[in-house]
Amino acid sequence: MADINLKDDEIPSLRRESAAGRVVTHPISAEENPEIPFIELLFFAYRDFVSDPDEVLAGYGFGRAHHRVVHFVNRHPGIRVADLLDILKITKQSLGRVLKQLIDTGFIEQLTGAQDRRQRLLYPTPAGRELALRLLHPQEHRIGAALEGMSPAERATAERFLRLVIDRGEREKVARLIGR
Amino acid sequence: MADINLKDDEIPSLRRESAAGRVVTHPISAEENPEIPFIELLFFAYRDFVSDPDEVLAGYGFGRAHHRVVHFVNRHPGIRVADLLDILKITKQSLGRVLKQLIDTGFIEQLTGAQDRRQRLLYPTPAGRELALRLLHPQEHRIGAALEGMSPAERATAERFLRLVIDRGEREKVARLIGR
DNA sequence: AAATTTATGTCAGCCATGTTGACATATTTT
DNA sequence: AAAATATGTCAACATGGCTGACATAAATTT
Repeated sequence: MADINLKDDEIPSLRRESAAGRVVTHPISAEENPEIPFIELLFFAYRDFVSDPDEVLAGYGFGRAHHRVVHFVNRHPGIRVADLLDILKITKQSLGRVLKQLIDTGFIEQLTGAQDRRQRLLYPTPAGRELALRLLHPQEHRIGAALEGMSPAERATAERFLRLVIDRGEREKVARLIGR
Repeated sequence: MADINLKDDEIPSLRRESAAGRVVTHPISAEENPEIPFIELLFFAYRDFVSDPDEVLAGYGFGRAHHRVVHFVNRHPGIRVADLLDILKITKQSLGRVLKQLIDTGFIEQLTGAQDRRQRLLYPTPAGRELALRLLHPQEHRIGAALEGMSPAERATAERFLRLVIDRGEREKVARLIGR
């Protein structure tokens, strides 16, 4: 990819464009906005991070929405639908669609709650567990490689940064979900 | 939210479900997979991080795809369409749709390249710059608050972690884009 | 000069996944 | 008995990905 930043003599003349209005030629700069590198790195890191499981998913005919559901059901077997909704921050209908597919294809099962029989507790089947692990592996590898050269203190710092990016009101809930 | 982790006596009896096959009741554990906390924190951090500009976008009738385009055009005025595609990793058609809307509504303009007249260089209009800044502010605030209690060395560590999550083959390109 | 490559745009259609609103059922709580 | 809760479902719609095919203008190569 060629350098995006234009030299002065490369800036196209505005007069050449009959219909051109005024345009802004100076960039929003990362020097003046020290948060920008973090904002953009978060974008690029997530872009690549979530693309890892795509091949595996395609093999099953599933998408990223299925991945998220399979992951959290495997991390918390017996999770309630309501809790899954609260984690994913999507609507019941959106979840219902992918959940139904995962149940119909035998990756997740619903068991009626023993205490509260209104609840449909979600469990992975052995196939669901296997799928979850296959989706997890490439991401573990990516994160593991990133952590490789970092000391325990540095890892803790990276973890702390990510926690602080999460909504304040969600942090405790996330901490409980993650288990620390 | 109630604790998701069930006690043993809360696990519903499988015998109660006539059609129930075997299910897996033990979780994929973060103790055995030290990368999992990072994987999940990245999910939650990004989930909240990208929701910041939603209100602003709704006021303009735009979505998150418009945000990404407006952001990078403002960060790199005069960027070529091909470079934008390479950043966003989407297809020409997907970009074309939102780009056309942003041009039609006067937030972005295209100027013919002076050297290579095949190119359509993208510039923000003053309105486009204003929109970019309005979208940027809440994210700057979120990241700024996260960085607040971190030393320069810790900030560098968080930044390094994010860089290492990015595809190896993309890191240099991203470094150039970010300007360091 | 002609042929090829490149940068971009566009049409048509499809798919995944998000949304709202309304309503139904079973179960628990009051 | 009534109200609240957990879940499911139907219908419709919006956003934003995708593929494949084709068109145009301009630059590059032969």
